[in-house]
Amino acid sequence: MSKKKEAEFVQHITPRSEDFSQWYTDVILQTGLVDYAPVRGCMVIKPYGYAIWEMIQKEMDQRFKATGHENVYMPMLIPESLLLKEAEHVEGFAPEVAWVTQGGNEPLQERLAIRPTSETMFCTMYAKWVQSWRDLPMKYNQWCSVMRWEKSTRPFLRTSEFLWQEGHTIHETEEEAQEETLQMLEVYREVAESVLALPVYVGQKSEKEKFAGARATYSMEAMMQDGKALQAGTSHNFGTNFSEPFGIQFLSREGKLEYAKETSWGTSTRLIGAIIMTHGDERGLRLPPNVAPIQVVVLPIAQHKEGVLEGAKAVADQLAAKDIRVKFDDRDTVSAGFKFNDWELKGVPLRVEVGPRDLENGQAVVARRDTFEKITLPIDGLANALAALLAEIQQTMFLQAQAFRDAHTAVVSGYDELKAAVNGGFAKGMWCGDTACEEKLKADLNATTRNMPFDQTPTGDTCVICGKKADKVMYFAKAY
RNA sequence: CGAGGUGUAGCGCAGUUUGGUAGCGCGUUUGGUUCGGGACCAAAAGGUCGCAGGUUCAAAUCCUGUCACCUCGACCA
Repeated sequence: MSKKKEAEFVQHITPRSEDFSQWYTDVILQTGLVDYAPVRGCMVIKPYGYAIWEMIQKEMDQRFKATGHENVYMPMLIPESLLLKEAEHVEGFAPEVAWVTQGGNEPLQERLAIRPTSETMFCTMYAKWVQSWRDLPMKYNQWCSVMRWEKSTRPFLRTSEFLWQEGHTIHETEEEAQEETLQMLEVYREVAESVLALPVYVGQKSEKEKFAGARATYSMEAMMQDGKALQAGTSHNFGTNFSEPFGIQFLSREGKLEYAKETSWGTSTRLIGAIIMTHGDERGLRLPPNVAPIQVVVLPIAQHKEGVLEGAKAVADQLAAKDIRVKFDDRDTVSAGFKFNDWELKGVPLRVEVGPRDLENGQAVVARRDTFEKITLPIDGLANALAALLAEIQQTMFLQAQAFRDAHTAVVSGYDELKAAVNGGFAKGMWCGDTACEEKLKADLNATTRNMPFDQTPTGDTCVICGKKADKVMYFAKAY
C-alpha cells in the first residue's frame, strides 16, 4: 500500500511516530475503551475496555485459585488510626490519600481514608483471625478499586481511581513468605508473557523504589514503544514490618508467640495501558488473541445479495462452536470498507470476509491484524485453521515486542552510554547500591532504577553512575 | 504549586487581531441510489459562544474577575 493511501486511511489517529502521547489518547478514545469522567482524574471504562479487563481478571483469577488463594472483600473506608500504624507506609501514602470527613450532615469523630491500598485493613483482620500456626498460611486476594490523589493522570496509566487486585498473605516462616512473593511474581510474568504478549524484565527494586513498608519489592517492567518503562506488576515481602505494629501473632509449633510473615502483590488496569502501548500501531489497537474480547470478526460482503448473510452467519456459528470469540458484523448502515477500518482500529486479531464469490467457491478471505497478510481458506474446517492461526498471531506479537525491547536495551559501562541508552530505551549495567546515584540519575536524566534481574552475572565492576566499585546488575530507564 | 494554552451545536474546530444577522467538518434524522478497503445525492434538526460583572447604540470579539480542563515541569507506594 502506498504511503499516500495509508495516510488517508488513518487520518483520524495522530501518527505514533509524530506524537506518541497524542497517539495513545487518540487510540483509547476512538476505540471506545474509555471516556473521561466528570470527576477529576477519573476515567469511565466503556464496554470494550471493560471486556479486556474481564479477560485479564479471568486469566489472573484462575491462576490465583490454582495457587491456593481465595477471594475476599474488604471495606473501602479505612479509619485514620489504622493507616497511621506503620510509619513508612503512612509517609509513603499520606500525600495522595482522599478523606471522608463527614457522614450525612455530621462531621466524623475520626476521618476515614478512601483506601489507596488495603494492607492496613487486611492486617487488622488477620490479627483478629490468627491464633496458631495451624491457621497459617492465610492467602487472600481481593478485586476492587482504590483511590490515589495523583497530581497528573492518564487513562489506564495513572488515574485517581483504578481497578486492581491486591493479594495479601501471611505465613509461618520467612522462607514461606519469600517463596510466596516470588511465586506470585512468576504468575504475573507468566500472564504478561503468555496472555498479554508483554515481554517483561522481572527483578528486585532498589531501596529507594520499593513499596512503602516493604522489606523487599519485586516488579515486572515492560517496555513501551517510546522506549519508556512501565511497572506492570509488583510483589512485596513485608517480613514482620506490618505484623508487628498490627499485632499479627500466632502460637508456633514450639509453643512460642511469633509474628506472622506477610506478603502482598498487585496488578491493575494499567496492564491495559501496557497492551496498548506495546502492541498498538498506526492503525490503532492490536490485541493479542488470548486477551482479545473479540478474536475474529466475520463480515458478510455485499450482504444484500441472496444467501450471503446466511452463509456468513454459518461461518460465524462454526467458529463460535469451536469456542472462538467471534463477532458477526451484519450492520447494513456502513460500508464494508468502513468495517475493515473500524475493526482494525479496535485491534481484532482476525477478520474473515465472506462474499458471494467466496460462498460460490466454498472459501473465505482471512486477514491478519498483526501482519496485514490476507489469505484464502476453505470454509470447511475453518475453525480449526483459525484456532491455529490465532495461536500463531499470539506468538508473533510476543516475538515482535520482545525483538523491539531487546533492540532497545543496551548493556552500558559508563555514564555517557547510560545517558544515550535511557533516551529511548532500557540500560543494563552495574550499580553501586547508593541512593545518591539514583538521585543524580533522576535529576540529570529523569531516569530511574527499574529492577535488578535474578541473573546477576556482572557486566562490569564499576557503577555506571559514580564509577565506584559496584556489584549489582540493574536495569535503568525513564518510566511512566 | 510554577510556566504556557484552551473553553463556540453531540464530537472536532474557524470566527476574537480590526465589535455589526452564529459558521464549517464529522456525526444525527428523513428519503433515494449504492455495497469486495473509511459511499453518494437531496432535505432537515441541533447554540445561554464556560460563568459573573463592566465598556458600548451594539460584545463570541474589548476590559475586570472567576471556574473548569489540557500540555510541560514539580510530584508520583
